[in-house]
Amino acid sequence: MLKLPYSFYQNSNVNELAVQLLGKQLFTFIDGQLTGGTIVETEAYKGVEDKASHAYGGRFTPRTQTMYQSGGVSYVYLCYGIHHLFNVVTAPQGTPHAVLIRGLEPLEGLSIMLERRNMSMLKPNLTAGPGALAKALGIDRTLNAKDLLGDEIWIAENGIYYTEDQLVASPRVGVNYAGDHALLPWRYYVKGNKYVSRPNS
DNA sequence: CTTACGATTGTCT
DNA sequence: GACAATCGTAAGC
Repeated sequence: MLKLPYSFYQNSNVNELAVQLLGKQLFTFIDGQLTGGTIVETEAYKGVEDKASHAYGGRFTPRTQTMYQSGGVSYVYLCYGIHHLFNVVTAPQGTPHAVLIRGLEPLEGLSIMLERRNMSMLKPNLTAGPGALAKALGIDRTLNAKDLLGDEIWIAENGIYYTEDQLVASPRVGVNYAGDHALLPWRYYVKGNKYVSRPNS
């Protein structure tokens, strides 16, 4: 297992990087428990020029300052007062680009993840959706701004590469407030994978 | 200090 | 398909 190097995260083309993260493996080691899986769904958030980004227009606050760090750290925040969402900070320091991880195919620590989600048997919604996968991996705000080459949370390469015809680009989810930017096809996922989140239906 | 709201999910009908 | 849960964050006074 090989952790992705810092150079991987320095790419300032956040859309390209969101695609490259598909097929990589995200792991956490929390409370002595190893859990993780393969990333199958991402969304790109393009810093100051993206109306859907927390850093739109250069907004710099105690929360968003993490996004301005040099690529290769985590950005975790609370949504709706309930759900923790996990992002990968990318691009060189000062450029607040980030990639939201929205779907994960479980690999390690299945029983731990089931327990954290209060589920008794494996169903796709164990880790389909950003809030769901964060809970399954035990991610909360104490993991904000962590080094992604550390020993609490990291992303590894495992030789999985998807070809373009296996991938789909579509509009992002839950960002209607972003006006015209809500239509940008910056959500990427693996075609046909069961662990890609479905719009509420 | 006060207030409005969200990069969502689970439960109920 | 509809809606409640629930609180940190950011902006306004």
